Amino acid sequence: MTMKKSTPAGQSAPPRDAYHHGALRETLIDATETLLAERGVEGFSLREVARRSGVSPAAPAHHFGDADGLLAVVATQAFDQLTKALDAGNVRGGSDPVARLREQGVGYVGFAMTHPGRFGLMFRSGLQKNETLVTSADAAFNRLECGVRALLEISNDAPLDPAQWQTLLLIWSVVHGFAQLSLSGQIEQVAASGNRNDMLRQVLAPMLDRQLRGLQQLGGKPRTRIRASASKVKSSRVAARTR
Amino acid sequence: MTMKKSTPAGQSAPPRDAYHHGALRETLIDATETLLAERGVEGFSLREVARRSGVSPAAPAHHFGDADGLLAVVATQAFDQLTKALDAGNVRGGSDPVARLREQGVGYVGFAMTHPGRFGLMFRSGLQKNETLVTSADAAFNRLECGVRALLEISNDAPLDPAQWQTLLLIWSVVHGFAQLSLSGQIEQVAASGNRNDMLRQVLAPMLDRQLRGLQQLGGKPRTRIRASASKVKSSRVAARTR
DNA sequence: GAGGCTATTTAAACAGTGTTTAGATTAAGC
DNA sequence: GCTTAATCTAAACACTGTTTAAATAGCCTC
Repeated sequence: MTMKKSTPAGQSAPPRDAYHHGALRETLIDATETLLAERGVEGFSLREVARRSGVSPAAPAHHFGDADGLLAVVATQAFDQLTKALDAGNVRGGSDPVARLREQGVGYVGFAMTHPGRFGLMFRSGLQKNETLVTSADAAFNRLECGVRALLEISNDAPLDPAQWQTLLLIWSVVHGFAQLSLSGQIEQVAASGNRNDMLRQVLAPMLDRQLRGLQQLGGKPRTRIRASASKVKSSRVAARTR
Repeated sequence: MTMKKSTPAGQSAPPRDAYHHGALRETLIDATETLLAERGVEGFSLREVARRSGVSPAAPAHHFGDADGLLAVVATQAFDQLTKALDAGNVRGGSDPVARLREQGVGYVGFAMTHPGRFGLMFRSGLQKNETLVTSADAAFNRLECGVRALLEISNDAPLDPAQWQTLLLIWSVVHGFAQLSLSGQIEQVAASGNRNDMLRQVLAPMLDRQLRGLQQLGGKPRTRIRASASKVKSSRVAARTR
């Protein structure tokens, strides 16, 4: 029996006859994602993932070294998926920069609500960060930055002054905080709703709209009424180790 | 030897001669808090807590039933401490409502940075919520609501219209998101700083100031330029099951 | 095709975890 | 002083992640 067992790699294929799996790496990743979806971050277990992949508990070690190694890879993919969600929101917004950024925000929170397990993993405190993960994370946040630049009419190569940087940080914090509060069940309206996307639009979208129009009104050009201490903020980048 | 063993209850007292501990409940809670401070949420272990309290692994079960039961109690206390931090910020802000709310925000994020383990526990996804925990959590968020009411000049008994409610939700999301992003190491400036409180003031405070003045300018009275869909939002309360 | 090499995977064991059970010990009530 | 209820221990169970040596399969060279 020397034929290469071409496992469909379709989520689960426990009845395996070949000694070598063939596509174990991808299978383990897929199993991890479904397990995260089913039980959340807390419910993850390396042994359960191995079990579902029809493989011994020690098998993942060879591909990922560690449980943390596997989770890091899954988190990296999750950041890439978040980036896609932000891009989709961006085109959904049409031509108005306010609508584009608003829909990016809806995309951000929508991703968190649709994939709570992945989202919880991405911002887990114990998450092991490596080069590729940081790169993927930066890519996602860069989308928000571009959205803010468009809103404030800042060219893509111009550095952000402190006030503009604060605006970016503010938007990011808002959507992230809203997502987190929704997920932890603090915002009753969102948590108790079965129809999440609609509810999300009714609650989050007007909030962002209101907010973004206000920011746009303030404008991108440095104003004089900013507190003096603001100018002391170093204009370093957001989580930008590699970029 | 029938004298009551008066354990100092000062954090750790492993060499215990009496069969009954006397104040095991409090000792376990204290041990949990120090363990959270040392190793974060992920590093918590019921057995380790029992070990540090000089007691068998099964002892906590009698007082808290469960590991989750113990964590729920600790989380409840943490919410009470957060409330204190918000109150302290409120008085620190002086007479200006903007400064008061800004300092509340600084207090919120400052609490998260000072006690990452507690904060991580409070908003953990797997956290078991009971009546008292929800009450304590509501109390904390109520402080923010009062701050926003003062800023928008809304009396304490008047219900919030959708736009005002959005403002409250926005503030809450901002400070919570900023805290979370800082803790997960996404905001380099804050993460890489040894002197957290100063850095916090340089980054967060101007951001909030700018933001809050803008909101204050928009005012609390319902404006006409709000999108029509906003009026469809039910004016239910924020995480207000009990209140 | 046969042999050797390397990449995978298993089996077994270890240390650690949370929880349950039966029993021992102490404190408190009458 | 005896009974009763509250605490706590000891031991066991079913898990978990990780490490070790060994076994298997695929591949490359001859």
